[in-house]
Amino acid sequence: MTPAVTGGDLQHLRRLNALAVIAALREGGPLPLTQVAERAELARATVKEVVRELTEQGWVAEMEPAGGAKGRPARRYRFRADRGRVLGLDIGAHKVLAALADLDGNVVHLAREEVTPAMSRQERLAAVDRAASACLAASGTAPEQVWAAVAGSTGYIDLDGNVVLSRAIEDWSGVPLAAHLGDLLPCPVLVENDSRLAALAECRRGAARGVRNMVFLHLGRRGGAAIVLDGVPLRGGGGAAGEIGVHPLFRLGGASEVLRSPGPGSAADDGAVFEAARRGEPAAQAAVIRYAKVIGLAAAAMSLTVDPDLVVLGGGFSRSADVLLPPLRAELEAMCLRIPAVLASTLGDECVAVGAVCHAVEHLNTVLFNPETGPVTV
Amino acid sequence: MTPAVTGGDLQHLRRLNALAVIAALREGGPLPLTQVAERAELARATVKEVVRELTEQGWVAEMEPAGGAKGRPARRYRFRADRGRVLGLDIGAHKVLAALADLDGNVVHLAREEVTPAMSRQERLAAVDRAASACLAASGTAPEQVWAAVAGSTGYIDLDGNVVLSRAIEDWSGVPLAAHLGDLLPCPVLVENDSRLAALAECRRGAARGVRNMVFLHLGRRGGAAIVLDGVPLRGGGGAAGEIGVHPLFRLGGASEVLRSPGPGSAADDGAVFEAARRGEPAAQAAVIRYAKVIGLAAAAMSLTVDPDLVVLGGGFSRSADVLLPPLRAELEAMCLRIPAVLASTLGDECVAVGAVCHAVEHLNTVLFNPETGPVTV
DNA sequence: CCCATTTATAGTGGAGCCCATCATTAATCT
DNA sequence: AGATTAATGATGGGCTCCACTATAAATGGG
Repeated sequence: MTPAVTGGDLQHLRRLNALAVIAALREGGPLPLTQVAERAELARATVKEVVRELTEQGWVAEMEPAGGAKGRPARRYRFRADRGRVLGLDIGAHKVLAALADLDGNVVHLAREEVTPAMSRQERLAAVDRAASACLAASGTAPEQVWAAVAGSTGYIDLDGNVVLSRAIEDWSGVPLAAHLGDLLPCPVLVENDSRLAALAECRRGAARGVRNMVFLHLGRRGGAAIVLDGVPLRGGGGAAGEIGVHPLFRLGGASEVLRSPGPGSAADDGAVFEAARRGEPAAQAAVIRYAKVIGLAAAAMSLTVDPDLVVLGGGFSRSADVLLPPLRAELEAMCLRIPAVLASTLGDECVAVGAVCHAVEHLNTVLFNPETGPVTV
Repeated sequence: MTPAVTGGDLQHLRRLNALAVIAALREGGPLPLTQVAERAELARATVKEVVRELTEQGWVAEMEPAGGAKGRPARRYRFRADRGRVLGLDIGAHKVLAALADLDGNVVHLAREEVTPAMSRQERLAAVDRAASACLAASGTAPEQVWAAVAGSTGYIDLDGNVVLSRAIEDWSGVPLAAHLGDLLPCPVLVENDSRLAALAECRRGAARGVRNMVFLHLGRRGGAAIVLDGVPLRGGGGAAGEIGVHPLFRLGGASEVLRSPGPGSAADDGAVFEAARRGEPAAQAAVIRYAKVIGLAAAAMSLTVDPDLVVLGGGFSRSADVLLPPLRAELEAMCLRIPAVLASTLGDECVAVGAVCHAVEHLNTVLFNPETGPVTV
């Protein structure tokens, strides 16, 4: 109703101010006391005391003073993002990727394991364990240092972190993924749909940086979609948001078939079709346009539903954005009321793992740096 | 990034506590001091002082003590929702409705004007002015007492409150509605799509009470849709969210045609078709099922996109929910991954006006009762 | 090499706010 | 009428933030 209201103590106020200082340091990088005070809208004396406490607690550290200024050199302070770690996992059909990052989401180590779609769930879970362990071991990180973990995987994943239904991976539906990872790591574990994490990554560090409302399309042999609204990935009431691919009129999953189905010049694999279209072969171009029409219908349905500012193309086919974007733009222009921009992903295949790291960091932000629940300034 | 962080003064803390007290009183109704303190999680002495100030400022008033208790009778305090007014407007094709309410959204007066779809924009705007004026006059309200106004109308309305495109009303596209109303009333004026306001009304006071994520379908001669996520109506980047009706595969607007098009037993008007289906006439039943299939495709597309907990049917056809709901439920069950509940609207044709009132109240809540911008406890 | 200038740091006193506690007041019930 | 119950009113103490002033540590020109 009214926005966030529970009465507060003086200690509560102090906590709020400590969080304001932390936020100022995280956003502004290393800062001298005076500038922290400006950013946090607090008096110097207050900030000084708060910084002293935060230094004691280990959240803030002093840096070497930067020379070159005029007057007395200012002490500079920084947020200690290295105090804890987060783990991001991408559990796919063909690979498992583990990314270890600091509290600001800077990746410090990556580990990769190859898998196959047909693997048993035990084998895949073992690969996950190997990737996670390797990531920790190689960077000399103890499991206790990991404060949050997020895993992304294909399919519909419920709010408790169980894979309800996965078409892309054979023996995967029904896996209690969060529970499995919870046994592996002594920290909160969240599981999310991989497209949603990829979308988040695009919003934070990719093509959609600074965009508040976007739709993400994962295009490849398998299709997927996700939505970000007001900068927050949309889960929906049960975690199934973005699963428009199962709609009988759209079937993102099977859409790529139109690329190779008919016509005399149909190629063996999809990349070749895009390549041929790029060279100007009419049959291939027609196939790409057919494909764009199919995808466009689904993209338009989602765009008309949530009215995004931007549609981002990810997945394997985004490498062929040069031939795919123009016809897709044309479709959206023909169908949308307010036409979103359309761009290709700028992140590589670490996209989902990076999104997982971002999600973990943001989850920690809401838990750790929260006046109610947070441990800051006990 | 980190949630809501700007450092605070002691006065800031006092403001926060004043807002906590107001929130406690608004949620809990008239309350004795002790209970206010409990709800606001503050000490009695603090609450006492805050209440004294708020009473001075006119936000809170003392009530007659309620007899019947055991010990010394407690003074009871209440939030003065009568201190200001909000105006909700429903500007439709066939009627204009004005609803005046207090700060808690309790409607104190309604005024109605009949209009026609073919009217010129000047005539319609004149009817709006008459309805608003009548509402104020009949309740003895000066325009300065109205603190916020929200108008709902059909079509795509941009973020500045201009009607960009309206199909249901002839001479309506391009009307700068917010600007017109801004001249009429000396307060903030917001304009929203009518389906969105109806959806909000259902969430607050109708079939979707307590539901966080829902999709609203306006079914009638014209179709419309809206989405509420986490209790907040979804606008999208440009205010066009929910306009799935213009998608070439769905065309909610023309969907009602399948009710009367073919078959020997097709009736003259839609209500008769539902009536006939209710009686068991096969042709009419077939027509209703055809209609449910058309609507179901659009509802499924939206549901798969945002994964709501509930789909609410509103609009004229919701009166025939008894025959329409079962086939629609069947469609959604066949297509959705996580199947939402489907219910009919429980609000009458004041739905949009009530939604407008709700929206105005909630807008005021974020402006007035806001530690940053609010005038409370200067 | 010294001194003015610039900029940041340290310390003090004041004011505002919240809270715990205790004595007091005003009803009902026996 | 007295016991019981429950809310009120007032006092003093402890935190927290802030404005202000004096001090410290660099740079750069004469």
